[in-house]
Amino acid sequence: MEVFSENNNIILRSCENFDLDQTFNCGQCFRFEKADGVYTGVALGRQISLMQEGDTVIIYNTAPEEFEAKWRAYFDLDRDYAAIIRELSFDERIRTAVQKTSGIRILRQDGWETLCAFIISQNNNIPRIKKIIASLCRLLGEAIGENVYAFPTAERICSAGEAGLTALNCGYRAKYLYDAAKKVAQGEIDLTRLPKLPYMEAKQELMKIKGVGDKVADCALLFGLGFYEAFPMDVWVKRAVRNYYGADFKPEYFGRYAGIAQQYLFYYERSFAKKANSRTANTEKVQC
DNA sequence: AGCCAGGACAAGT
DNA sequence: ACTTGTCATGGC
Repeated sequence: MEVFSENNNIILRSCENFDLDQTFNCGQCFRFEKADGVYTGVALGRQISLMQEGDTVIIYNTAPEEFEAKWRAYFDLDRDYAAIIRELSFDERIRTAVQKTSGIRILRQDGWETLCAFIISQNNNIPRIKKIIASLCRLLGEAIGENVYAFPTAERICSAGEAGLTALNCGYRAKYLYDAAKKVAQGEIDLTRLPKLPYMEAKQELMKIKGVGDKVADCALLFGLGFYEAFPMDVWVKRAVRNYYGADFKPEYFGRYAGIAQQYLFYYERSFAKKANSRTANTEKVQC
């Protein structure tokens, strides 16, 4: 990949394993939307727009200093995904999935935002998750532009109180969100310390929060805190690994990048293997 | 109209 | 240690 700066745009040429559609639509983030071929969203306290043509990606209105300070890490651009894919290609199943999903990059999102986003995500659907997060930002986030809001800090959500979150219509998740905000704002949990901990210890820390179980913790660890071995098991991934690898599957099968394998499987299951799966699921139900 | 959604939790075996 | 009902809301 080569990086250029031109008219205050960053231009990334010869990108490998970087596809904006796959990266933004694979279910890891909720604040980017595509319009006229351009993705726009808010991350790391900034609004950015970017588009892709072939293996060229343009990040608009971004100085080289900002690219280096934020977006190089955010888009995980220094990681060799081709090597990771080779390492993960243990079997025909994962190879088939990767054929369709090799453009995914695991975004290094803000840990606090990721934790909240996946607290909201539980037993919920993606369109509504996006709506709730958008209204949370509108309600409590700092205005960083015209009708553009940063993700609110833990302090802001904490001082809003659980009652202050009812406008979100996020149901029983409001008290979970508030508990997370309270524990982080009051320093009971220090998210900045978690990346230095072993995976299981970091996970236990997150699970002290009400409403944070195995899956939500793994999402925060994988998408926001840099733990690539975290393997979120939602209904799709559970079904996939059960069908592909059997009931005794363990994430350790995929090794240190299990989380990335999980994302390939998740996106493949949802986007490409849907019909085949619902057919199997139906016949299984009938037989049972 | 009714099932489902990137689950967690408590209560019951 | 496993299973089951419940939780609040709206997308499709």
